Amino acid sequence: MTFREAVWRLVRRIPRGRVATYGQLAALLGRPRAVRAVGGALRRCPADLPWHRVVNAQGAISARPRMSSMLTQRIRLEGEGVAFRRGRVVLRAHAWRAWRRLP
DNA sequence: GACTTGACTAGAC
DNA sequence: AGTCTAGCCAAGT
Repeated sequence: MTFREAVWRLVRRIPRGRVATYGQLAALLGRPRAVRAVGGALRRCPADLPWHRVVNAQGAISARPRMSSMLTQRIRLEGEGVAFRRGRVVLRAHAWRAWRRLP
């Protein structure tokens, strides 16, 4: 199991209407400093992954090569009821509280 | 094995 | 609040 695959597995568990940050995923995987690697894992991820539920530590959608992808992410999140405020997800309301669910 | 490359982050101004 | 920087790390070459 590569790190990348572990990231994908974890991303699949993020519930609808909630978001996780790159740093949070890295921490949950036991590699709190591998944040950039998490980004790398999402850069090439399966299409069926709920990749749109991952945002950066500020709640913003991280920059990427194609602007359309960023727009898609926002549309999908709003479609799940995730609220934005000044261009950012309201983390206080939608952060995935994984620590309450993991063993 | 030595670089390089990012969908990152926290800290310093 | 915006901008910069150094540190970090899995993967690909």
